[in-house]
Order: sequence, then structure tokens, then C-alpha cells
Amino acid sequence: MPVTIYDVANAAGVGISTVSRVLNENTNVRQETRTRVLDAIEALGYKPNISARNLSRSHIRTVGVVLSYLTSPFQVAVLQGIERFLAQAGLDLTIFSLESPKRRETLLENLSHGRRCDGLIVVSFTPQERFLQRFQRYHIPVVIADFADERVPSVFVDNVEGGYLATKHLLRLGHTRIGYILDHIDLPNGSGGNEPGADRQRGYQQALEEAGIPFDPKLVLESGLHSREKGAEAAARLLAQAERPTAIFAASDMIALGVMEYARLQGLNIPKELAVVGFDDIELASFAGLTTVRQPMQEMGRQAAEIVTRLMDGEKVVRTSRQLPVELVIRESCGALLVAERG
Amino acid sequence: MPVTIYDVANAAGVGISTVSRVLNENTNVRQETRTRVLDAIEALGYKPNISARNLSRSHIRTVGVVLSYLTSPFQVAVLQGIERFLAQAGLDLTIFSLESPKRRETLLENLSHGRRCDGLIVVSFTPQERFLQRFQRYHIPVVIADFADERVPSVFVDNVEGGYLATKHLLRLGHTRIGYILDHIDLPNGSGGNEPGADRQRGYQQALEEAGIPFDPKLVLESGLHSREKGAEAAARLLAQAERPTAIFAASDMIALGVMEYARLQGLNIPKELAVVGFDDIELASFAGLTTVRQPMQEMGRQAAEIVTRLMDGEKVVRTSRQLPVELVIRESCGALLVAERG
DNA sequence: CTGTTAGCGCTTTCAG
DNA sequence: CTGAAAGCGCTAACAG
Repeated sequence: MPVTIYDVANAAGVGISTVSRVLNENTNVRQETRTRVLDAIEALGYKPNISARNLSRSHIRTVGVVLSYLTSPFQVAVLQGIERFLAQAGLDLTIFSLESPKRRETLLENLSHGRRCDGLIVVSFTPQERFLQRFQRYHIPVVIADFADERVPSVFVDNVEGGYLATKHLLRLGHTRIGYILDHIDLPNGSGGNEPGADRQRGYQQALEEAGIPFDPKLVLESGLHSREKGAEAAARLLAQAERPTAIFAASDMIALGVMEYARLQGLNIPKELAVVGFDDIELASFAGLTTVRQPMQEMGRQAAEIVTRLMDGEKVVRTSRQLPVELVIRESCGALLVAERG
Repeated sequence: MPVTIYDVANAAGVGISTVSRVLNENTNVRQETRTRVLDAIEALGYKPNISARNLSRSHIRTVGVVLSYLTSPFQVAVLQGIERFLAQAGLDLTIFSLESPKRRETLLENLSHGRRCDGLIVVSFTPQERFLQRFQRYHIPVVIADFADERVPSVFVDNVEGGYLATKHLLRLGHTRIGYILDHIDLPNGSGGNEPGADRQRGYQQALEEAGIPFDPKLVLESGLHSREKGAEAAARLLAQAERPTAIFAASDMIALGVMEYARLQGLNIPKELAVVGFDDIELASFAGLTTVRQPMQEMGRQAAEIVTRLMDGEKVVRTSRQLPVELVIRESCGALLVAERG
């Protein structure tokens, strides 16, 4: 039923290839012919059929975004950056949420084959080698956001530095027993790579070392998903110890918020009895007055999108991996700007 | 370069239609032939080309989701529900974010024509009639989430009831001067329909009336986008009035949070000096201890997705619009469960 | 049960 | 500058 290129050609009294030419901004069309075609297109309300065009051009003008949780504010922020860039580039964006680990396998499996997108952005994890190979074989560029990966272009931040900054700040405030909670990211399989959480811990230990404070493994805990509940649980365990920490550095704001919540429940004054620092600077953080290490989340997404599109256009970019800066944002939760709240 | 159906046919020593048959679970294939084909597929690592299949079947197995802001936790939650359903239904999901009002026009323009998706879910606004007509003409079902719309199937909540519940609760706590802040949603053009904000206000006025309290227009304010900043601004204006309200009902949690923030800055004790109630029950709300009217956000998304897919399958569903229940969630922000926080 | 063939709607040589 | 024709890879009659 829909109007096709043939209808337009007929109406304009030209061949379909001519219509195709004006459609594709090909210059080899006489001005008069062009307007005639344009008029016909307008009159018939013609729009090219995407599938046909895709098949013919053997691409689909869409990039896929694989992310583990749409529930993570961090990942959603990255997604926003991606979306914005892609939209203005005129590309479609289809999202693939992993949620269950098994879906991860089958998804990547299909994705790497079926030409469901001609560029892929993977957020917050590193795909197995075999998938990467397959994508490469089909010339589908892959770029990773939030994880540094040697194998493909990636956009990430200096997590060691972030961990260092956070810990250093706490140290400067006089804390010596500082807990660290990292959210465990269930990697598909030890595909190596720089887990941000581990890197942040590296920075944490580095700062400790500089300050001459011995590293105490008992102060490092791994919580489950980056959720408030898990953060609260971890805080409970950490604070139940004999020599309880006076400060906690959490590898994500969600965890940190959980810590704050637990402390509040326990009647612990923040920051007087417990200082806390998070990571990410999601919107919630500013509301909660949480000191945190800010990552340029949207910007990470934007740059990842920019890189895939360039790769998709066949550009052979050389230095494609980019490390973005982090920044310590000081708020009430660790006392620096302590404000008397609610009396 | 990629392996096609011809390669498989050759390898298996059969015709392409046979391959196609096993691909499409057609039963008219001898078991032995089937396994032979399956083996060839496996051996060659064949996956059907999506574009070709789409062109041939004249559909694309993806549903589009049009949402105004990826920054809105509410909309993201709805998106989650949609994503989950679609994923398990084996459909792709492409998102179209509106952000700028002008993009809205051009987007819908293209969407309604180009067969970029064969089903559409519109979140939190109602498209212009002409777009709806075009979608209908191309047999692309449209369903709306969060807005009640007579013209197409929609999934929404009883906003009047929500507003009533919130206000009633405040009334019961003894408040008589209750402010209402609704976030202004910039509709493409007065396409009519039930704006949730207006409905909530209706419930608000209804509760007031029942309590015999005259409606004071000065107590109703329209803030900009549903952001904390705008909420804070609105609160400032509301509280600057001579007879300042002792309670504020905000049409969204984000606005409510802005109100709380402003109050905190002004040293106003919540809930003693100012009670506040929100709407939505986004994650932030529970952290902030905000009393609010909960909407089943994910469920709205899920049901919207379910409806489009059924419509896409040609089902002639009759009663497709659904109204979901709201629920008042009482927390500290209005005093009912007042907890001594931080001393 | 299975192979042949004609499209699906568009892009792209290749002649003119 | 423009038209004819050959695909792109797959599905779906239509004959066997």
C-alpha cells in the first residue's frame, strides 16, 4: 500500500534511478528534473523504505547499546550522552539490556551475527574475546564505555586517580581507618580488563600508603549490585567490626547512599561519627549532600558514540581510547562543608 | 562476505527455500533434511540477515519508544518495563528522545513514514492528530503511556484519585493551606487529552472541597520542567506569600525534592514547619523519606508494550486502555512517621 | 516434502 | 544527465 520509488518515478515521469539520485543528493540531475521529482515526492508523501535501503546498502544506520542495567543511574546517564549524539548524527539507537547473565550470552551471540546494528557500544563490561572477534569479522566496530579495554577503543576515567582523590581527602580530614566498599560487577567471565572498582581500590591503597597507613584487608568489602540495600548491608558489616572505620569510601554513589541510610538508621551522625564519600556524582548525590568523585558520564557516552560513528564511516582512527578526568566534589557528607541541618 | 542462505543451501545440498523453512520452524521438512540444514548452519555460523528478512516480510520487528526526556526517572522506569517485556518477546527496541520541541515534529514526521518501527509507544504526551492518522494509515499501532488518550490505546493511572489521596492525607494531618505545584509539560500543541498534572489538581480541589476549604488559586503554581531546581523556585514563590502554605503537594517527586531542598536551605523543618507530598515514588523518594503517591511505573511500561505487540500481531483487542491503581506511600516528609533524624 | 521463481523497495553500475 | 537492469538476502507462493 505504501508509496514506493516506482510511484514517484511514474508521477514524475522519470526512471527510478533518477528518483534515487535526488533522494541521495546525487548532483548529476538537471535542476528541472530534480524539482519535478521533489514535487512528486511531496505530492505523494513518499518516504523511502528503511529496510529496502538497508538491504541494498548493507547497513542499517543504527548503533546498539549494550548495558547491564537500565536501573543504574550511571548507565542511564551514559546512555543519555550516547542518545544525544546519535540523534543529531541521524542514527537510530537500539538498546539491549542484559539483566540476566544468561541473556548476556545469547544476546551477544545474536548481535554479533545478525547485523542488527552496524556499530556497538558496550557499557560497563568487557565482552568475551570470541564475540569481539566475530564483530570484527563482520566489520561491526565495538567501543567500550566505562571500562578500559586494550582490545577495542574505549572511553573511561582514571579510576585509580579517583580512588586516590577520595581517600586522600578523607585522610586530610584526619581519618585513619577508612573502609572501602566496592560493588561487585558480575563479569560474564574473567575477561580480564580494568575493573573500575579494582582500580579505585588501587588508588585507595596508594593514598593510604603515602600516608604511611598500613592497608587492612578487613576494611575492604565487596557488596552486591550497586544498590542502596547492598550498600546498607555492607556498611552494617563494616561497622560491626571491633575497630570500626570512621569513614567509608564507596565505589558508587548508590552504595554510598545505602551507607548513609544505614548510618542514619543507627543514629550515627554524618559526618561527625561517620564520613562517607561516593563515586559517580549522580543526581541523587547532590540532593543527599554526598561528597563524591565526579565522572563525566554523559560525556563518556558522547565520546563513545562519536568514536563508533567514525569507525562506522570507515575512518581508521588511531588513538581512539580516551581517558576522561575525574573530579572530587566536596559536600556535607564528610564534614568539609558541614552545615547544621535540621538543627 | 557474510554467509547467506545460499551458502547454507549449497553446503546442505538443498534449495534455499528449504533452508528458509527450517529457519522459520516450518514443519514441512523431513527430519533428516532438517538436521542436515541445521548442521550446515552451525558449521558455517550462519545467521539470517535482518534487513533482508524485514524487507521480505515487510516489518522490522522493532518497536519505537518516544519519550521526552531520558533524564526523567519516571520515564526511565517506564522504559525499563517496556524493555523487559520487549526483550522477552524477542523484539528490538529503539528509543527516540525528544528533548527539543522542534525535534519532536521532525521525528514524528519521519517515524510515521519511514517504517522505522512497526509499533510505537509514546510516553508522557499525546501526538498530534495528523501523526496518529498517518501511523494508522501505515498500520503502525500506537499506544500511549502515562496519558489517557481517547484516540488510541493507553495505559495510565487515576491521577484524580492520586491528587485526592495526597491532599486528603495532608488535610487529615490538619493542614488547611496546601500548595500545589504542577510541572508544566510543554505539549507539542494543545492536542487536548488528560494531562496528569491537571487531573491531579482536580483531585486536589475535590479533596479541598470535601473538607469545606475554599480553593485558592494563589496556592497553585506551575513550575518548569520536573527538576529539583524548578521545584525549589516554585517553593520559594509559594512560601514568599503572605499567608504561606503549611504543606505542599507536588505533582512529581523531583519537584517535591526541590521543595524539600529549598525548605532545608531556609532552615524550615520538614515536616514540622512544612509538610510535603510528591507523586511517582521514584527511587529518590524513599531515600529522601518523601511521602508520595506511587504509580506502577514499570508496570505501565510493561502493559503498554504488551498492548502494542498484540496490536502488531494483528489482534483486534477491544478494551485496550487500562487504568492502573495508585497508592499513597507515607514517609517522614509529612510527619506521620516522624523520626528524629540527626538529633 | 522440496526446488524454482517471483518479488520486497532501494542502490548502483553500465549503457546511452 | 538519465534509464535499464542487476542485485542485496530472504520469504512465500507455486509447481512438482
